[in-house]
Amino acid sequence: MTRDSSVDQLPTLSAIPFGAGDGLPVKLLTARQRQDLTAISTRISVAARGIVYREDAVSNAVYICREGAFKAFRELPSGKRRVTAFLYPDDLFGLAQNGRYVNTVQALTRTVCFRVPLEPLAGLLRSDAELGLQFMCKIVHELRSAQLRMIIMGRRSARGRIAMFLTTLERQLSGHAPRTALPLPMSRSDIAGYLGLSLETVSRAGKQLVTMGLISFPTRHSVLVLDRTRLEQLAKNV
Amino acid sequence: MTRDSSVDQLPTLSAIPFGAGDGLPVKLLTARQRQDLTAISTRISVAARGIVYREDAVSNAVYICREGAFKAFRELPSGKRRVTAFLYPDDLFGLAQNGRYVNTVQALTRTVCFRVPLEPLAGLLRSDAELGLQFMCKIVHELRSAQLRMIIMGRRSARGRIAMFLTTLERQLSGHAPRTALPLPMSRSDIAGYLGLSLETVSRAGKQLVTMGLISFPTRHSVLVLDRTRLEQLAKNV
DNA sequence: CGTAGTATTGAAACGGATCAATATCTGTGG
DNA sequence: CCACAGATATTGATCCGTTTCAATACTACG
Repeated sequence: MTRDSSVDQLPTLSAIPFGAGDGLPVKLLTARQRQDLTAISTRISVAARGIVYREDAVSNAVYICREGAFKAFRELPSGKRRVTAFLYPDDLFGLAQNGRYVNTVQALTRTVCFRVPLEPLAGLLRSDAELGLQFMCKIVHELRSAQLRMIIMGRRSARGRIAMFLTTLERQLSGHAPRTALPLPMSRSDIAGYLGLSLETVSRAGKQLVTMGLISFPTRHSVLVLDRTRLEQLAKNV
Repeated sequence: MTRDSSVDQLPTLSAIPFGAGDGLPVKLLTARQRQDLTAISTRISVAARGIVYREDAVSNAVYICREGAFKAFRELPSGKRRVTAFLYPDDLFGLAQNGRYVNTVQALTRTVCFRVPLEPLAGLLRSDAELGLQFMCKIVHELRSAQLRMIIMGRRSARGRIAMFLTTLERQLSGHAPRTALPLPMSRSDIAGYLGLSLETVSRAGKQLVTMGLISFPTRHSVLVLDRTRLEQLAKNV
């Protein structure tokens, strides 16, 4: 993990529909707010498999993903790993509980993120209520993702869970070209941990979707959606 | 659902460890803030089974639970109901997406809650950044609950899920006397919807815990924890 | 006191977990 | 650029627990 001294890139917390229509009428980040955020943050590059922070470590900062993808996971007493979230550009992570991080965050690819120390952030949020609303909307967004996850994990069939996972993924990677393969930076094992399935079941269910002609795996780390209609039908059919 | 004109009770958003140690150093609500909140909110009484708002309805306000318990649920295409959350005093609910509520909230008992209209709330949050931080911490708290839920639902065994549900419940009802029965205002079916199990499995797993001597059901709507140690052991053993 | 919703109990079958063996990929160094 | 080693993924067979369908018991409310 290396810290770039050149803070040439501004956080783009606003790229996602940030507060747009969540009830509270909030606008996007202003140039001034981005500048303020930048002033207190550090740009960090992380190599693939690099750890950003570990579970239970004392929390000093929150992070905003800029490039690449991360996974957030928790180690369970049984030794199993439950993947809490996959993090993509513009995602906020590192919200702590009782001053400590609740999960470990690891880079899946070469990544870039912004590190925003808590002390100055709190000051900034206190002086700029509008920015506070922005953050709040972002966190509400996180909350939505978590609730969607619960719906996914409540499903019986592995096929259905994978279908939901893929459609969700497609929506999250808003910047990808249509009819091209989606990057799948995580391992099958990570997907299993995310969906609450065993690795073998993920593999089998994936193959089923391929056999059904809904998707294909150009490589193990990319998916191509062949029949979006039927895939979404399968996903919605909870 | 009736609106009381007498606004004699103040919202106690702060009763829960609100912002205490979440990294950002935030204090409890001041008298002034509670007063401001009260000024814009309405106290509402809801009879058991009364609906506070429905899924997809246009959102005008957020709510703070004061007395009693609610369930929040979503109707799935298959007709099944997934229970998103059980809401207890001091819980915040009604956060919308794209200006509409994402689930239906129904009272499980006779309840009292505060209705906080969005427009004035946004104004208040804009003028009082500190209050904004309070809300933010509250929402982060919600996020934690959602993440715990995901852990619960990831478990294989029904017994384990029920054990976690009960221990969580006990923690949420911070005001209950020890060694007394916990109120269980929701139906077995609601619990099933919450845990992603079938109603029958909830019933069977409950009976197993009774047979094991960990709990007992004085009535169908209350639980008594007999062996907290073993119950928590079962709960933690993920 | 009856009735409708709610809960329990039983029997059978489906689906995913697990254990185990093999195949494929990835990245490293020659 | 290729070969090799370790990690990752696929595939197969069996087991176990939950779901489902079905029948009965309970309880709360009018």
